[in-house]
Amino acid sequence: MTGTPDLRARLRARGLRVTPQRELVLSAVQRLGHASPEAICTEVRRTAAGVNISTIYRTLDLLEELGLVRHAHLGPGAPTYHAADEHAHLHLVCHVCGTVAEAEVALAEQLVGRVLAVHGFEPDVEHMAIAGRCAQCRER
Amino acid sequence: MTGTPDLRARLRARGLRVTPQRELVLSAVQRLGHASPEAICTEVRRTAAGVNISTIYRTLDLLEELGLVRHAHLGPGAPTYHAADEHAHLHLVCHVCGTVAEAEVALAEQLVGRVLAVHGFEPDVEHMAIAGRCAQCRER
DNA sequence: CTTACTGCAAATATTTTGCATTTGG
DNA sequence: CCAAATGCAAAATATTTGCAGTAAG
Repeated sequence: MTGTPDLRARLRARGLRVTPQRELVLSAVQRLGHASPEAICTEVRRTAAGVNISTIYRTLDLLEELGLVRHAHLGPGAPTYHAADEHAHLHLVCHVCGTVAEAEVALAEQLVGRVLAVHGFEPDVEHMAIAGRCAQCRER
Repeated sequence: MTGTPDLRARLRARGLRVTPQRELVLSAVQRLGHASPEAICTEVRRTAAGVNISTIYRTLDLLEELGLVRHAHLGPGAPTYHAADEHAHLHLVCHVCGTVAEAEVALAEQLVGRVLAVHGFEPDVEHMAIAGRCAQCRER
């Protein structure tokens, strides 16, 4: 019920340090919603100038290990990071126009159940991007 | 009913040229089943030495445009190419051990229908990789 | 012959790594 | 103080592009 999980607590629980960079990266991810490492870096630098891109990458990995952020692959290249406390959602990526829409995970209910039953494989729906053609691009 | 669609015919229909490289790349993709551009390059070179990696990339793009090959993103980095005439399948990628399994597209039936109904978005199941944990990794 | 295609090398883009310096606790 | 974290620059990876020479039709 605490809304945002506590960065400080999780770091201390592991004997890791609370640094301004870590707080800045987490808050940038929360503010941006969905973003690439590059975009997160730009956002962080609006507040603190010198932060290095390699610190962004290391920090995102760490935050993901701590369960505070998650990433999804929406296509080639740029992974997208978002706060872990956001409600889970599917990503619909149009491979014509490139737009990304979100959809309820409930839509994948049967898929998840069947894949688990048939293959013993437990799908991670939050991480899964679905490619296809969006409504607008289908009309043409 | 022709089994493999005809490369030559499709190239000529567009006024493009039939080159040994194009034939080699297509046959390598058909032989390998699933492969990254790098792996395809290696396979092609077993037959013809000097073929350049940039030709592989250019040729794969072309073959995809012609509808002879398809690619799927199974994770970060390497896209995987396969012949377009193979039967469609889903990819199950374990993000613990990295193994890739195939699953019937029928498992995604409801997902496809619902996403189309609710969002007007037409999922491309062949292109969609599903991340998760495989049976073996779940047991631990 | 004409120009599409290829090989090559260099440019991009993205992420990772080694190491010296800084800094949280 | 001291190990952990950062900044920086270089390396590693993956893909793209410009251009001059080659070859398909």
